[in-house]
Amino acid sequence: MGAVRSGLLADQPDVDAVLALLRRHGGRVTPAKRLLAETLLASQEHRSAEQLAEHVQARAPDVHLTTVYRNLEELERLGVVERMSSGHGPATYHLVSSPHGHLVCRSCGEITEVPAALFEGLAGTVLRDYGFVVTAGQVALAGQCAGCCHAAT
Amino acid sequence: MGAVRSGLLADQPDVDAVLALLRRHGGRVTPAKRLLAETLLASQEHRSAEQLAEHVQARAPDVHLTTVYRNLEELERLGVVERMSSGHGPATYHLVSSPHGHLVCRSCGEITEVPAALFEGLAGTVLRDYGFVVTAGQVALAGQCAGCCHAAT
DNA sequence: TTCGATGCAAATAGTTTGCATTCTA
DNA sequence: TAGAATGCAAACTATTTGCATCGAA
Repeated sequence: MGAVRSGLLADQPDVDAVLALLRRHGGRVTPAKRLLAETLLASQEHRSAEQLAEHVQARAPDVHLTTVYRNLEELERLGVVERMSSGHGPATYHLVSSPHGHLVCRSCGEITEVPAALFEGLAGTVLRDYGFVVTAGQVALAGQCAGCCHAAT
Repeated sequence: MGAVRSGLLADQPDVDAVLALLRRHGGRVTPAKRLLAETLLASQEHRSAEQLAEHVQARAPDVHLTTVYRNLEELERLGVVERMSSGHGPATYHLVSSPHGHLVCRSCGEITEVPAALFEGLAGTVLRDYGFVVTAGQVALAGQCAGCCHAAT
């Protein structure tokens, strides 16, 4: 343990915690940011910037996609969200809560989260042999999920 | 062992092997494809489509970037090359030779290859617990490399 | 009342597609 | 000589940037 670096927030962060963190770093709290934080918390899934924008716009139609990008970038800098670029299509963003890695199915695109504990050992080896510090949530194993494996048979 | 799926070519493929594979799958062998294969073999590194195109164009100036993209896509379908999208900037392509994973440094962008043996255990666990087949060469661990870790101190 | 945040438009990067032409098998 | 591969132009998607305005502290 300890070879995986984790996020800055508690395992179950709330909107206020995110906004407080924002303020603490010199940022200002705006409706757009509050709604984005709420959206991220509400759907603990991997969403593209556009999906998040749509969700936010359901409540505040004048929040622009650009603003969502800018705020996601800020939240990423603060370690609150993580960005995953799945190769094709838009990148996805998700809250950093409990440390986990990702199984990305190359057939159906589904992203499955797996607990960080699974790759603690690997991270330790990599740290020892390469001096490389693995960031939790940034572990991506691509391949084929159970469903697609069966379908291919 | 066996939990990691590997490529279709021998560990040290040559241009002819790649072109033969191409032909075997109904493709035609053209100068552009031959040069691309040579370029991929010559530099066993992670190169963007544009870098590869430049290299090819040094010998055949009229090979268009579009063609390189199309041929890379074909080679990817055949399992000869793998595409890695590093998040920001262009995706990189590289030959599938010996199975390996990637350490991607989020600070300097450097990509280090690590032998697949390192994550055989993890792949086995993931297969057993999630029915997920990990593809060799598609394992990406993001974090910070030794150099950047020291620099940050 | 200051400086960060926003909306909007436009630029940009990377990649893909349509189509007429060229060349491999 | 049929159909795949190419060159070129243009479209397209995801994301970023410039700038005037607005609003939180």
